Amino acid sequence: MSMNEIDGMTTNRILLAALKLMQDKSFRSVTIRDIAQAANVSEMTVFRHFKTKRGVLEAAINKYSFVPSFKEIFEKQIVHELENDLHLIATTYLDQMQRNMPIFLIAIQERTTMPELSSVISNNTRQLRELLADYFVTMQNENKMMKVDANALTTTFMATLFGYFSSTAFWGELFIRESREEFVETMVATFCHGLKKEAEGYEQN
Amino acid sequence: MSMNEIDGMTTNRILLAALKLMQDKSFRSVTIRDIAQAANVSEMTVFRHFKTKRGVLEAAINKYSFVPSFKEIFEKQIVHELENDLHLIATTYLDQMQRNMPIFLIAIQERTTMPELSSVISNNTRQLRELLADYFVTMQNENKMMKVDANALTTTFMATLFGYFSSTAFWGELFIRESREEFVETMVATFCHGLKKEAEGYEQN
DNA sequence: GATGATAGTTAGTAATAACTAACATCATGC
DNA sequence: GCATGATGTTAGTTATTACTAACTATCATC
Repeated sequence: MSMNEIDGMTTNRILLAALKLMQDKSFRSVTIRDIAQAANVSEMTVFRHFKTKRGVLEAAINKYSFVPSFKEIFEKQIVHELENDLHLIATTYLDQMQRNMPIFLIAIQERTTMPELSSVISNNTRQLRELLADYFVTMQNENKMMKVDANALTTTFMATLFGYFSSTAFWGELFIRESREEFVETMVATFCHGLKKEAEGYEQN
Repeated sequence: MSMNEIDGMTTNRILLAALKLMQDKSFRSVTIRDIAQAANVSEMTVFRHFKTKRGVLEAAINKYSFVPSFKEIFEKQIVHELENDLHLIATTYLDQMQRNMPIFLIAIQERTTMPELSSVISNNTRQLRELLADYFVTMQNENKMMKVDANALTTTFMATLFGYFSSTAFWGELFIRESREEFVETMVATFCHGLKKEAEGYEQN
């Protein structure tokens, strides 16, 4: 049993350094030298651990990508009250994407050279998409929301979340200054109540 | 007056080839050889026209980026009817981004190495943002929509548009299959009318 | 048919970067 | 104290690629 490399500490430093560098520059632009310096090891150590540069990325993806089961998360917490539920769904999705942010950014940059990488995002998104569409249908059947095309609506809702996430992932607060909580609050309110003053609508605030 | 290189045809083929290649791979990964082959000229021709690889990109950005005046476009067409106007605004924004799509994709990939590139997107977005916020305030004053925080609302609206655009720019129809027209239709309807069945709401469709 | 502008060809330079090999160091546990 | 395993160091190989230089070929215009 080796006392060196306890818990793969070195391995881990390398992977984290690689992720951090590759989310900003492209895979191609990040050199082993960069990674080694950032992880405070020698280049040889990187090669010894991962054989190739590509191997570093693959190991990092495997270790640091998360595809949770939205189903399980929601099953217990959905209360069939529109605002409550949408708030939960939005927050959970953004949480999830935040955790996968490095992989997301790399996947975008390498989307033509390593299309497999998109599968993490793809799986998360598709999973939530289906759940959300089902949820809307259920709510419509329970007569708790308007009967509009559930699929189209799901797309709009997801697009809004994706827009917020990706804008902040790319540019921080350059375009969107609202915090995640503020944003979710506003978007859920908007989706639920709409903007138009109908014949005799109620007034918010 | 030379009859060769009429209208900068060669120059143009090179620029278009460069844009096309660089939206998929990173600036770093695209070689002059790639560009020359794609443009069907020799490498030397590329260097003669643009001196450096970076020069190619800069020329391409200058020639193929558009920052229109949303103000002018809207001044004539806004009719102060919520659904109509939002439809126009959404369509115009998506149009604009579509025209700038190559620059958008490159700007994202090079956002840390050439942050200036983001200014095209930045200018377009900021411009529309302000206009939209003003528009909401006006509509609220005219009592034609609910009195919610105009800025927060603007963020949500822009996020939705940005989400649709970027998802399709990155992955085509992988996540969003709806056409631009279908999407705008749904999102405007959602924003205007909301989803919840209020005490005695009306029914859509 | 000479001129000048544009493009192609070929050869070369210099820098970068992935990856290999061989040897040195150093701490841990026995 | 010695074996072991992880890491560092140094030197080198090979491929790629931006960019230069010098020469050639083509072709429209005069």
